[in-house]
Amino acid sequence: MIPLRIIFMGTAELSCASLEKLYRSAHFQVIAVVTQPDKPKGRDLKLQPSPVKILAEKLNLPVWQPFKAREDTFIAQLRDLKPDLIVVIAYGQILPPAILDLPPFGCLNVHTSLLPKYRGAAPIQWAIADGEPETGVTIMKMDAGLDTGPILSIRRTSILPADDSQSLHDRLAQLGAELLTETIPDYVTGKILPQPQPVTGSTYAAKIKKEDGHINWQLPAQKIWGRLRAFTPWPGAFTFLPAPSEPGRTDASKPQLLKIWKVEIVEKSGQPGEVLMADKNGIVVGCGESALRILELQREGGKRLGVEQFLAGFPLKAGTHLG
RNA sequence: CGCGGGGUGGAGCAGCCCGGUAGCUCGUCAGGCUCAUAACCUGAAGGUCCUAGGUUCAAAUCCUAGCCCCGCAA
Repeated sequence: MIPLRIIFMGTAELSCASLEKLYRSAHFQVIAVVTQPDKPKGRDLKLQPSPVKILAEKLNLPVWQPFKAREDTFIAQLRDLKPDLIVVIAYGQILPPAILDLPPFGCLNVHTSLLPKYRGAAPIQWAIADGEPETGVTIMKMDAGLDTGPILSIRRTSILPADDSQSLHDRLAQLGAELLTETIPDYVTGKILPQPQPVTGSTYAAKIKKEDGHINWQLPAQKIWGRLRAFTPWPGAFTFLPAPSEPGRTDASKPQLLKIWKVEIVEKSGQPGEVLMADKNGIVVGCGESALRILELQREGGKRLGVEQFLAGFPLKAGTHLG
């Protein structure tokens, strides 16, 4: 069969596995890659190409970076390429109907949840935060709504206790790439027909805000544990140390940010936010129900440390209240 | 010049504001105690205090420049 002419649209790390897989398959010909313009990033606000752009250049694929995908000139350029299909993964812009209807086979999207659950921007994180036993990837044909298009295929994976957003993200990126390359041929030959999403059971996974990472110690340890894994590595779960009120220190010291990287649930109880124990085995903090033992944490301006090392340089005592 | 924190024996930090003996917790090594130990006690080794200038009788500390690291800006 003639290789399918595909335009790939994506920006994030998540997109890369699929792009590479499509590129390597003889069934497909990636004729162009569309990604977001380089954005200022990092400490010095340097312009940084998206992960997809870096990969595309390595593979010698033509890269386009329109400011707005909905501009007519850009859409005209797409049309000139005569794509059979457009694949969209974590591109970062809403596509107008003019693009969705442009290729004969439409636009396919890889979404990292079991649709119709967790439509939206942060499905991986919220699935973990909510304590879901499993999640997965869905390949769907895009329509005008946000993640509302008819479904082509779904693949599931369990959410393990050891998972955080990073590890699950990596796994889903891989799963998505496999499922995508398996699904496309069946779709274009008509073996798979798009099935409308169930009308019930849809939920929306909103973007994560920085503030979502602020730990609420009133919650049960189980809940905090879930959110913590969901918000690792971004934005990171954090709490605050009370402002040091040492005599002799006159500067208006403010509460210090404390990032929490790794915890385990422990069957203890105490006042929410209170440090119950602090030794080399961990820092145990009371929660709304049960307690959490902090194993890895990071002080403002410091680096990520195991408890033992952390306590060597910063004597956190039992009785301290975190907030 | 986007904002902020930092560079001090092997690890993590204090000391800097107000210049004058290199400090803390841990690790390492030796010895002791103990049936025994990751516990406890005693002792020891280990440092260009990021670099280069400057001020000073004297600089980890004050000044200037540079290098490197980290947190935030989705």
